[in-house]
Amino acid sequence: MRHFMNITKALADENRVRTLLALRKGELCVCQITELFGLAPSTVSKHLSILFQADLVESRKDGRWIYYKLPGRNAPVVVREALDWIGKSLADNPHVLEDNQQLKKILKQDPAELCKRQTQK
Amino acid sequence: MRHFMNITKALADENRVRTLLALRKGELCVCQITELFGLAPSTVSKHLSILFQADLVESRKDGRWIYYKLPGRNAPVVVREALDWIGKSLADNPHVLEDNQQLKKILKQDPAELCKRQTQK
DNA sequence: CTTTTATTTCGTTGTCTGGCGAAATATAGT
DNA sequence: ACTATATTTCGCCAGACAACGAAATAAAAG
Repeated sequence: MRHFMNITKALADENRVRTLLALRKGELCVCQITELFGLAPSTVSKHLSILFQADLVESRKDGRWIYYKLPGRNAPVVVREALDWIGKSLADNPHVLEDNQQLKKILKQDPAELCKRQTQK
Repeated sequence: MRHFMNITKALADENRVRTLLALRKGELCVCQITELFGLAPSTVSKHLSILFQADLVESRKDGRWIYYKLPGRNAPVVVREALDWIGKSLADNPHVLEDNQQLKKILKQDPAELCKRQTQK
């Protein structure tokens, strides 16, 4: 029950749901998600930690960068079904399609420059 | 997106999730749910209105009583999948089984007496 | 028509949560 | 070692939310 409620609480924020949908396109580092939403890096980091504690994302460290991605086959059934539900319900949502477009542009840029610009703000 | 977030926010409270699981056993009036959780009637009413606005429950008026139940075949896919997800994930959860036991006892009692006792508190 | 009663609405209170910026942490580059 | 930088942690604030009791609403019973 605890785990289930961690999941539902994690899904009760629009930015976190959008994050999960963005991750369907592949793993992303914090600064890329930060760029996508226009939030402060610390805010995005908090969101990701909430998703992580609910087992909705996995993370991988590569030097200074930390990449987040959707969990693989080893994920609990309850998590996979939640992600399927989100995907089926919102994959063709206008908001989400717009995020995907924006994400394409972000992926074309050098992550290092993205990050630098964000810390300068 | 709005509707989807209404659903996830509605599911982000344990009492509301327990309510949905209890309704799998059949329709219930407000005072029966109130008895099950030991909350104030006004609190339960608020929870039900949140579930209702997310299309997660339907209601039926019968005299002074208002019965709530899970939506039927006509419910949106996103709602049915949410309810399936909850059911599959928690149907055999100890907490939920305990609720079911308690619910059996409540259903044996006369609803009118339940309500009377609650307003006297 | 008055009373009773099942439910909802309203107003209040304490707690939780999302947002930010600043400071801390950790790693790469020089 | 020192600097630069990607991310996290911390402290704070404004808004959201769950809980209650009291008042309002609506329908049966007297």
